[in-house]
Amino acid sequence: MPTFVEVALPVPLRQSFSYRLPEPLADRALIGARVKVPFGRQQLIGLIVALTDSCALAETQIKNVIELLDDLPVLPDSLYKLTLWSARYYLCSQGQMLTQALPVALRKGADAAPKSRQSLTLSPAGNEADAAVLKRAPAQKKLFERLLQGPLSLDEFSAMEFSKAALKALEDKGWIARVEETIAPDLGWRTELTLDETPHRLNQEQAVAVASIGTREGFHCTLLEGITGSGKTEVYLALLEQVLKAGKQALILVPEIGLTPQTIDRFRRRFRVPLAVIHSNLTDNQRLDAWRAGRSGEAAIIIGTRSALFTPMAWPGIIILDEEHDASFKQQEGVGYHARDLAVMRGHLENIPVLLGSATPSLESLQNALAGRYHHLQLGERAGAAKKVRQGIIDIRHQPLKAGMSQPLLNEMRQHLEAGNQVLLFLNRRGFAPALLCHECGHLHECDRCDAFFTVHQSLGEIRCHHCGNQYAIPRQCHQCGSTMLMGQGIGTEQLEQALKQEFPRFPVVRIDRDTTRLKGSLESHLQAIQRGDFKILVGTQMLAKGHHFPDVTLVGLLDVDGALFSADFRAPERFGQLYTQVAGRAGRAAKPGTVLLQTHQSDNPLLRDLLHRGYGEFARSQLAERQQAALPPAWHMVLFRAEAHRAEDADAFLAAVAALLPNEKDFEIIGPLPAPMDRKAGKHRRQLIFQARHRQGLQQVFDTRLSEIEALPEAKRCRWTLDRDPQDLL
DNA sequence: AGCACGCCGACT
DNA sequence: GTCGGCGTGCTC
Repeated sequence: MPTFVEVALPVPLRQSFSYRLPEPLADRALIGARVKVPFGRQQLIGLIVALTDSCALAETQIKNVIELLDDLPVLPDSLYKLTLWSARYYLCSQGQMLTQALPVALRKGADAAPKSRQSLTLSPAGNEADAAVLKRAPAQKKLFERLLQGPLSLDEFSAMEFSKAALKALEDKGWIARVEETIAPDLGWRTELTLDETPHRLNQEQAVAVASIGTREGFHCTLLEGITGSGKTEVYLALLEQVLKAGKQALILVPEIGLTPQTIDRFRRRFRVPLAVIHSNLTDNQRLDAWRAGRSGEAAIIIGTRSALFTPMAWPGIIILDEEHDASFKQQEGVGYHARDLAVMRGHLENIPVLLGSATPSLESLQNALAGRYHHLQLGERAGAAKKVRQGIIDIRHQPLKAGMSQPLLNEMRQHLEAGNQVLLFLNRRGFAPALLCHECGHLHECDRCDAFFTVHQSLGEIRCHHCGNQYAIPRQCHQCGSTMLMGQGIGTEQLEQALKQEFPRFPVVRIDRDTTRLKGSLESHLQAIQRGDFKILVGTQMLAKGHHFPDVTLVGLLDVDGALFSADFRAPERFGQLYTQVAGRAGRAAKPGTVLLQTHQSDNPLLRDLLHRGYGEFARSQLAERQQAALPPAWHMVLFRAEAHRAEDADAFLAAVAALLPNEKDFEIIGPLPAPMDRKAGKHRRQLIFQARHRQGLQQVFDTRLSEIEALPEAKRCRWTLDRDPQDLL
């Protein structure tokens, strides 16, 4: 019988902790069960990861397990394995990954078992009791007589008019027994599937897609590349039908802003099955209910954002990730896991198909598809009557600008507004890695040692190359034409809003960004006001690009294309391509034809030409080739170290010590330590170090052996540091 | 990550 | 004289 357990705890320490098992718990303990243990001066809930009968630690150092919370593992084997794998991959502690995978209520110690119901029955004594005794107590008599007919659930008890006092009186007499019964999940959908609407007829391409995914057993991953309006959702629905008919569950992951009532309705309208929706406004208990519904098999469809990935399924059937390129699938705080990558791993472990869908696939998925690791399906036909948009580039070199807007753009806006339509203006808020650009000639200042753009550090008065660390004072004149009109900082949404109000006093302006939508529900009310036509000019950031339909918008203007496209962040062009494609799909979706205008200093830049003339697909493929050439992800594999300290030297010293521990030969590359693009935040200095490897295996091996040495570095104590594998943002 | 201990500035 | 700021160190 085991006497010790190894426990993974929700702390950022990459190790497990040993505890002694008190005698009565020894035969009940098992791997994957939760335990409550003393930890320092607090009590924590962790997961048993091993059972042992010896322990290397001294007797006095080991504490006892306080409580065993489960008699069965909380996670199915596949998810347990997934968290093990991810902890290793994302270089975090197993405890952190495990707790990441559990709903908050379970982390706090709630019961994982299916919901149970308490019922009241008559005790043996109650059965033999004589009701006549109660003739002067009508309330007790009424309850007693009801119980003679059989058990009464507590819900029914409160719903019907029984008296609580009477219940207490009967319990005091010892006539009543309370029984706990687990509510058997209703699995009716597994045997009898009803469709609530007739499926749409699939076109040729859709039918091919459904057939090729649906007929294959076991794990395989498919990238479904389908332009806006090509009917990806119809493919999802047709696949769901097959999966549900086979009595299996589906997990659908959508981006944060994608989980709208309309999306959910789409699934609800088609199938009359229980649906578990996991969104950010749920309480801890509602999340737990959804989790249980998945685990018991009661929920046929589970739909949610990033964290829903960890919802267990009793009969896993398929995982679908919509808008797979969306950045919200990557967790930014704490353990930076990527739900897309973990979804593929989960599919592998559960031996079920995974489907990644997007109009603008990430380069990661595209690479996997082109390399044959994923199946690659394309939907090209535009369903319905959506018209092609008119695209235009406005060259703003030398042009006078009003809050970033050129005269040609203002003229075009006026036309659309006078015609009674709405105008949408996009501004990129990735403000803090601005390139140095000449307004006169459009020259972009590039590092003389690398291919990368300089990043302007206004606060330091410097330009820096984030590839090699090369730095200069911010030049006063353009290196190409000598002009002094150098631009380093974009304009803000507020400034733009003010200028628009002056320029178009008759047309109400609304601004949609982080600041104006911070309040809960304010985004929705703004969007409704836009739909009603209360506003004619819409100013916004990325938020406006996704998922919302504005049938009266006929002109979309992108003001700061250069800032979006030419940034030190290597993903900037990819993101811009995705944003642009989405925006172009936004303009004139209804009967009205749409126009998209781009303002740029780089009107003949090949990237831009590629995107506009050949579309995202070709653009993405040439981007991928460039990443390969430049040895950047997804061709190479990247880990980002971030360190912050009061004194910049402390952060630099740590990163330098890390760099000294890492290999720097042919298949590896170290960049840094460098100041982070937002180099000072809250008085702390932030530094970063990038480590890259040609092979994923090689990178993993380095960390398997070196991570403990890195943690033990004396310099590590002098700063706060974190690790980000496959970083999305180098900022 | 918490949580406590510990040593320096503006308050009753 | 203290209350409290957060730097540092530890957690089986």
